Amino acid sequence: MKPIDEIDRKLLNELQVNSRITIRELSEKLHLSTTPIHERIKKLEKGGYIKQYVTLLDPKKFDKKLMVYISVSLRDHAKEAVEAFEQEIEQLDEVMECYYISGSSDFLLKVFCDDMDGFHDFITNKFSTIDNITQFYSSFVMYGSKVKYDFKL
Amino acid sequence: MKPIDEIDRKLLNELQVNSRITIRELSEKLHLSTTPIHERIKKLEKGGYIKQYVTLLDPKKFDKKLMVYISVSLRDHAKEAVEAFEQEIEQLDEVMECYYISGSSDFLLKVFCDDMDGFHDFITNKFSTIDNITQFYSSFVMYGSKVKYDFKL
DNA sequence: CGTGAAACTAAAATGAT
DNA sequence: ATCATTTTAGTTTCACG
Repeated sequence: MKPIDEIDRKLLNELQVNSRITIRELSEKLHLSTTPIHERIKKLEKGGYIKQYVTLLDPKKFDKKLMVYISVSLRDHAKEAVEAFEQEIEQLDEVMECYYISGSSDFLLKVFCDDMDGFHDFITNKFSTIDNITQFYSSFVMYGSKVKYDFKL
Repeated sequence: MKPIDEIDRKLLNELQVNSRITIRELSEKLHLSTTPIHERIKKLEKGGYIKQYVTLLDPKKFDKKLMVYISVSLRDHAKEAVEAFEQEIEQLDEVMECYYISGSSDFLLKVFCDDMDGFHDFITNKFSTIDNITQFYSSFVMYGSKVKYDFKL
C-alpha cells in the first residue's frame, strides 16, 4: 500500500492519543475540511495502518492491583508443542500479552491479577497445569515509570 | 467513588474493544436510551475508571519491525538515582513501557526499533550512555501470540 | 486531492416521570 | 436514575474546482 504523507502522520498522532476526537476537531487542527480527514481515516483503517480503537481503563479501579511478567521455559520446542502452549495461554483471561522471545527463556507473559492471593490461584490452578512448562520466573511490577501506546510518527 | 454496576461493566466491555462506538449503538446494545449511556460514560471518565481513548497502529506498517524487552540492573538503588534513570528513559521515544520490578533485575523495558541496525544505534548512542546501568539483557520478540488491552469485567 | 454545501446521523441539554 | 424531545454538533455523500 502507498506510503503515508505528512497529513496522515499528523492525523495519526492525534488519533493515537485520543481516539474519540471528532473529525471536525481534526479538520480544524490540520486546517482541512472534514471530507479529506474522513477519507484518510477510512483509507488508513482499510490499509491496516490503524488496528483498533481501544479504551484504556485503570486496572487498579477494577481490583487488578498486581501486574506480573512471567518468563517461561518450555521442554518441547516442536511447532505443535509450542502452538499447544499458545492455545492454552489464549484461554487465560489474566494473560494480557504473550510473546515468543529469544534468549534464556521461551515466552514472556504479561499477567494481571487482583492481588497475591489471586496470583497464587492463577499459578496453581491455571498456569502450572499447562504441560510442557519446565520452569518459569515471575517478576512483580512495583510501578510503571513510563507507559505509552503511541509511536512518534 | 461508588462501585460499578452491571450496566457500567457492559458499557466498558464494549468501549474497551471499540472506543469509537457511538452512544446510540451502545444504547441499542444495552437497551437503554442515549441519556444514561452518555451520563455513565462521563461519570466513568471523571471517576478515573476510563484513563484514555487510544488508537492502536500496526507498528510494522511504520517500520517498527523489532520489539525488544530489556532487563536492566542498576548499580545505585537510592531514590534519586532510580528517579534519574527513569527521567533518562522518559526521553527515549523507542521505550514504550518501563517498569520497576522485583527479582534479579531492576527494570523491564519494552522497546520498539525499526530493525537490528536501529536497535544497535539505540543501544550504543542512547541507552548505554545512561549512567548507573551495570548490566542489561535483551530478549527479542519473534512474535506475539496474544496481545490484548481489555480486561474481562 | 481538495472544497463547500446538503442530507443524514448522532450528541448534549432540557424538562418530565 | 431513566425516558422523550429538542437543539446543537458531527458525519457522510456528492457535485464541482
